[in-house]
Amino acid sequence: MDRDDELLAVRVAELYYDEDKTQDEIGALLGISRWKAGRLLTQARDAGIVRIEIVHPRARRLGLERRLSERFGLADAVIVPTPDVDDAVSSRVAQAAADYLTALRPVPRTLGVSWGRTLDAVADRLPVGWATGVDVVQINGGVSLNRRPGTAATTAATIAGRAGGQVVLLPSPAILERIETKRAIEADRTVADVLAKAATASAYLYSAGVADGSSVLVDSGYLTAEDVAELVRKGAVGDVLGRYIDANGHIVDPGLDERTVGLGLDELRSAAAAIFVVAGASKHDVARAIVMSGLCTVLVSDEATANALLEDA
Amino acid sequence: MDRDDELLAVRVAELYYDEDKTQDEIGALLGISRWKAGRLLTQARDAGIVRIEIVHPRARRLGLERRLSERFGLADAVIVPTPDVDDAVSSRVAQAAADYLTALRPVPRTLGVSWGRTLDAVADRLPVGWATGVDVVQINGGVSLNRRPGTAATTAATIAGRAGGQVVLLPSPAILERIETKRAIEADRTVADVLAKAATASAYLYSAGVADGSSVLVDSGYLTAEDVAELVRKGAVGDVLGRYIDANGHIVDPGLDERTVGLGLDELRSAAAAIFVVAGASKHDVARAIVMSGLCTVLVSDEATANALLEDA
DNA sequence: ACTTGGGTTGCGCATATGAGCAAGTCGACC
DNA sequence: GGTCGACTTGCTCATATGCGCAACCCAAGT
Repeated sequence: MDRDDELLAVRVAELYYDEDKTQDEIGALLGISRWKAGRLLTQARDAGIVRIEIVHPRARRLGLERRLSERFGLADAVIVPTPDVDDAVSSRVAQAAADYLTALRPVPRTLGVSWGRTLDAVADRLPVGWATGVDVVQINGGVSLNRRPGTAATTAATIAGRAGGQVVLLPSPAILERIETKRAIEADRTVADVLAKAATASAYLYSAGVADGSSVLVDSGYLTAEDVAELVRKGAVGDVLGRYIDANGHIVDPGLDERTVGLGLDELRSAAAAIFVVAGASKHDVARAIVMSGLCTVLVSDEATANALLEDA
Repeated sequence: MDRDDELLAVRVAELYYDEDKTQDEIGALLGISRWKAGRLLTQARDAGIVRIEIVHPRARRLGLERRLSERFGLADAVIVPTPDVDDAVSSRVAQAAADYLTALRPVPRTLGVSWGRTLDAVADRLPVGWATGVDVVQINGGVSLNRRPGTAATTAATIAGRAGGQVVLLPSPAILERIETKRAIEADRTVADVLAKAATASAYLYSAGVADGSSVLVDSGYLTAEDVAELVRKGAVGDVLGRYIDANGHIVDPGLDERTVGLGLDELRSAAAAIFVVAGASKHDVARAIVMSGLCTVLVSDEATANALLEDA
């Protein structure tokens, strides 16, 4: 498009979008044919002179979603635009996850959930009656030692409660110190039953943690900052259901993993529906590991994360 | 529009504008009728969920232009959006003025121009051959005492030169100390001829100054800062062709005005085409005085100025 | 001068869209 | 329970728009 046409395209765009003229009228007004007006309009859009933006807290980025789904073979992706105010990202992503769950068909019979700040936010945004008769089962341990005890339980209970379903909690620490203790607790009926139910859930909903000192697993005393530093040295980028993975999605420390209670990563990987919710720049690395290694079938995240995922060849 | 419809409207807008689906397809996709999709789209636009913006240095605000024309009975108005980077305003307005001049029909036989930074910028942006055979005549004095002598002359010469026309300069100070001197110089053939030609110009192009110490008239030594302060005390908001006016567009100091060489305000007011170019917040007051008192038939300015003009009832 | 070929222009035609209307829905009030 | 009225819905029909094609323009090469 040469300079004259560009200017003309601007005029056409103004008349069309700001003044609601028809292309016919514009043609008459600018002394060009109706078809030329139409063509200039297309050029204006293509050249980015006309910028159309959807401004809404629940807006999504369907283009990114499609590219992510294709690239990583996801069943679905939900990407929300990163808002101007930085701290609104996680709340928007949580809202999107809640919306996604609500619209999820078929409605899961049993939903397996993890816990954490992200999941909390999602639970909080689920409307009462978001579904009917969905049972919720925790898929990883950590109830008791959690800093605000009961939060993990509340998350699961809220999700179940608002869908009028039962909640099944996993009464176990996230990580045990000795492998024998872990085997013992897994063998206990109250735990074994929950794990069995978790394994048969029709869908999973979980988030992930970053591998650094600020991890909730450190906070809760399951690991020391030193432990995490060591894991990072071995390549850990973050944890999924308490299990630390490297950039390829592999378990970093099999010994540690053996002492972690809850659904295994292989079970997650073979699930029909695993909804992974993640927000924020700090989690880009874990997110990449999870998405690339097929740990989820559905990704719910923000635009910046999506772009980060798509950037690597 | 209730909450559900709003969300739906967002989805429709995304599919329509981001994904280029037809309303038919969207209806099928979202399980609503094609008409509902169309209606939601209209609602989304009305509610401001869809924001359409024309991003271009030469973009204009036709809505504002129309309102200004109506409100102040202008023959024309050209308003450019205020860009993000603050210092680009004057350059955009100057560009718009140049564009306007270029497109002006009928092409003026003779164009009367003032001088100053704004006019300079306009002249600079006129393309070579912007018109053919347009003579340019200066309509107010001030050539000699100007700080960069010759700038005023250059402005006029550039405008004429690029249109392949003659330039006629006004060889006189802007303001004289004694009324007798002013009468004498006006009587001089070289000046009288120019003033006569100025009075018969088919169009005028001018800007305005702010009434404060930074005025170019102070800079050039025609007035002292003290003089201007006194004028402000009497109600002056700025100057047009070196003549200070108050908020109503009336001459503030008739004695001073008598000593000012150039086209009179009444002549300007009765002109068929008086194009007033003004940019920046500092000039809102003068701009208001000029536009409201009918000193111009065409206004070329920025969005912020336009809004300031329209704000007062 | 003639040809060739890329790019532009105007147009016919199928499709997409918006306005206006009649029928249907639902809640409020009698 | 019945009736009214505001609001929504699906529709018809006129209009606006985009696609593909043929004619055309013009510049570069033969």
